[in-house]
Amino acid sequence: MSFDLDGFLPYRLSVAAARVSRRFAALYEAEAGLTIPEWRVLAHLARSGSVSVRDIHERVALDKSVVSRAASRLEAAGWLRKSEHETDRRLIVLELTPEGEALMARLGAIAARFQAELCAELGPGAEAFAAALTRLAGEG
Amino acid sequence: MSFDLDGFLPYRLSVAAARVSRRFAALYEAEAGLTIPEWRVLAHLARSGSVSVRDIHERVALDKSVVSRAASRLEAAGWLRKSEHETDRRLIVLELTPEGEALMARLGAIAARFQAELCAELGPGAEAFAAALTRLAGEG
DNA sequence: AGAAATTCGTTGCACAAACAACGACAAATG
DNA sequence: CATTTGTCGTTGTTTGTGCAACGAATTTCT
Repeated sequence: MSFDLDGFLPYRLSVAAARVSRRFAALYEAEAGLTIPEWRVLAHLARSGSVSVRDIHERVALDKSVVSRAASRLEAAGWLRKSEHETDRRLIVLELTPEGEALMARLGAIAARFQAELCAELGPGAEAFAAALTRLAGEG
Repeated sequence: MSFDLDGFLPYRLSVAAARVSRRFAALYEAEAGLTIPEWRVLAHLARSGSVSVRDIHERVALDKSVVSRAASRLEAAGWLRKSEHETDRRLIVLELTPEGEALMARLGAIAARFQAELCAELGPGAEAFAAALTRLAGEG
């Protein structure tokens, strides 16, 4: 019997991730015209307060250049502010503007609703599923 | 409490999928210099025999243009053959050459080994995990 | 303190992907 | 049977991503 792509885990994972991301991306695209990297940067900022590009790059699995460009667009749109670090002038500190915080309040609610839907589709195994994801993503 | 990106399912799913895909892609890149779309096309062909571009496009979650270009590269590399459909001359029939089949035999073994590793990392919940993925990917 | 190595963010470039448009063909409609 | 409508695969174009290189700034090492 030859190889079965449909049963192959990396393939399924890719397809599932793409579908889910697309579905959710449509929501924040409609709400604020955001791209995926922009959404991730905002979301991380909402939680972490002021933070450098490097921080985001590491924590959020995006290339430095992607974070940099996303941050510039978000600044132009008025959702975040760049400023210099007090003691280390290489670093750039990113933080949400009040408009950005308001936006993230709305998007956070949308995200929570979306996740609830997702968990409903997943049924009772949702926590186990999430744990498995962490295991897969954990080892760099 | 503000939004927690790390606990957000679509995000985790994306990151996990990217990590796993990357890891596996390194294997078939080393073995045969394949890209992800090329690998998917070959893998689908290995299972389905002769099949049209459209078929692959639908079943394998790749854009038509991506399938088309991947097929051309694979043909140039000698791993598949294009031919006309008997009765409908719009369709193009793709099928593996003997070299392509030999390649897929090797890659199939590599994939099986990889999946075994993955399941080991996932632990006992692996089947439930796979089922959840199917549920997520299932609804177009 | 001075030199070398390292880190941070940005930018340039090569490459792959998404989307639309097209020509060739087939099916449906009148 | 002619015309319209739809499908299939390819190709062109725009956009986004990944990687390397760079200037500015800091840390390390002697």
